[in-house]
Amino acid sequence: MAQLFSVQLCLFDEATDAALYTQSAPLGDYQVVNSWAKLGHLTRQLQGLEYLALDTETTSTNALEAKLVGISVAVQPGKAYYIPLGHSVGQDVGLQLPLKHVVSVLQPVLADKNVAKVLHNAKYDMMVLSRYGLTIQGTIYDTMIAAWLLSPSGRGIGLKAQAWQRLGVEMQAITELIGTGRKQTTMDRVTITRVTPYACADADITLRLLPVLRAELKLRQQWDLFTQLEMPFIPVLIAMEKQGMLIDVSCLQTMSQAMQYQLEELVDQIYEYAGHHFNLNSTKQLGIVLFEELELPVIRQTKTGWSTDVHVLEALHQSHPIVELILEYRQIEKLKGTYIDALPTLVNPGTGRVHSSFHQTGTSTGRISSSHPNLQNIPVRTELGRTVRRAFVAPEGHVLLGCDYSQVELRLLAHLSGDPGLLEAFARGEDIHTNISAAMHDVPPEEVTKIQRRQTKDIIFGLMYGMTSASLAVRANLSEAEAQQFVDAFFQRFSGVQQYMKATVARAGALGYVETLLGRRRYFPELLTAEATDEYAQHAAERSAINMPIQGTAADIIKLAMIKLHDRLRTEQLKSRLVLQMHDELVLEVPNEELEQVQHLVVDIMSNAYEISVPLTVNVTVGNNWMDMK
DNA sequence: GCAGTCACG
DNA sequence: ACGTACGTGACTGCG
Repeated sequence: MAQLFSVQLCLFDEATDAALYTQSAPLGDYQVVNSWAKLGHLTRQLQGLEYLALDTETTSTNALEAKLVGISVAVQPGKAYYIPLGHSVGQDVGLQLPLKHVVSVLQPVLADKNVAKVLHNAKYDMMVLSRYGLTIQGTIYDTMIAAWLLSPSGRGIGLKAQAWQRLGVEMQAITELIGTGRKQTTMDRVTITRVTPYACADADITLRLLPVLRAELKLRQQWDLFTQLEMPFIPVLIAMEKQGMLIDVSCLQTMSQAMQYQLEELVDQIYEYAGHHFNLNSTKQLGIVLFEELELPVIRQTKTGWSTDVHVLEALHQSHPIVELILEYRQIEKLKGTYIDALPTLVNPGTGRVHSSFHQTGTSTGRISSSHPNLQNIPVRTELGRTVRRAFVAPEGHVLLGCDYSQVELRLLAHLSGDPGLLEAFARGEDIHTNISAAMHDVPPEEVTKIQRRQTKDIIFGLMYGMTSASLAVRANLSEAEAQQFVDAFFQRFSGVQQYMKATVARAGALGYVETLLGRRRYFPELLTAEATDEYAQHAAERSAINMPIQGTAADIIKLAMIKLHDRLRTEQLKSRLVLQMHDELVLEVPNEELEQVQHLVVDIMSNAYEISVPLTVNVTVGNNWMDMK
């Protein structure tokens, strides 16, 4: 067996080698630009173009660190050029033109507003190019975002997948050039000869994809969403990523030390109760300690064993003193591992800031996501967790300004459903949950009890997620009958909401998709009445379909607000900068002297970003760090 | 690479 | 036969 395996490995290696060095037929007329004469030729090709496609080859997927290795430009379908700039291996590295000269030739074209630029993942290339003195102006068409709008699950929106799916073209994988795993190298260590056809194909295919994607977007009436919302949003995200957030690293180091000490204390006590050492981070080992050795009652099973999550542990709270210690250990371990110790490693030494990536194609609903670090899930709900936010600070002479939409999703439910009771509850002003509860129980708002308000809040929360009464019962700690009664009472009073939800599911079943106010779509092939799927998946999809128009419209609206705000900050030459978006909230870094003006500007823009049938109200907080915002 | 857990809106 | 509220990303253990 071992011998057979090694033989196969050997064959595999040979095959890989062959693939590596066999040049597949180029997809077009692709040329390297490695002489002054060829640069002159390219310059003439660029005159009077309506569109060009661009792509960069670099050494990293991190746009703030990547070194530029080369630029490819497609001038018409099937015709592209590769300008090598930073290759370090091969006989012809000496022929690479000086960056300065290439910049001076390309910059006028890139800045020409009469020439549209087509890129696949424009944010990345634009951020890299700008670090090398190349700034792009004029219309941008991002084919990756176009592909995502057409298929927001995000699967297969990469250039190679799109080429195959929409053009029937099979492209070379990047791993054929740089390898994989431990043996992976960087693009600057691949010869110009091998990179030229690869890089030219990237630009060429990007250019060729645009008309196909455009036709499809126009067919679905999403061209305006693409050009008027998603494309202008790109520069907003670029500015946010470049700005970053200032971090007080010493504050985190102090917290880390204190937590380390607390963790050691907790671990000692936990081992003592258990009677032996074990790996506390292993749910498997923890399960054995809790449910076999200490014989605590099993609350819930997972696919692979006993559940030990926070709900289970809270249910076991009274059963054994070890449980509380484990809960405390978990909380501190999470905070320390995910935030306190991780953040300093992500601080850019040049800026002292963390420059999170914001992903425009990160979700199926139209929201953005954030990573490295994810700034959209910094703790806030617990006292201890909130202290992490103390490390996010405003620089000297500045403050952080937080502006959040109040109940934006519930307001959208009122607008989308048109339910008169819900609309009226918002028109009354004051506390919305109290108003809704009052209407449900047919009493004046001042007679609503705390418990009634709490229960109403639970229902409303679940409602927007397409809850069932069974799940409400678990969450709100009610019997199933009580929960059912509550849901019935709600839908009786707000029947427009129930109608809207039924209509949404019916639409999804008939059309195979649901959409937001601005026409963003999410597809549910499993809900098409022709498709037969299992009941569980069907219901899960129905819940997602109910939620998407609400969550997605909220995303549309805050994107609109951000585009307008970014514009105004520039035209009014203000120094305030957006640093963060957290779905219904914006955070800005604001010079003290601009606070008054910018606060009013942001509230005005957010409140009026898009008109719906209830007011969009905005709450404001200000502080020197992200924890002390008032 | 998946599962479990947990941080956010 | 079982199971649930929607959408994310990060960390750890384990195969």
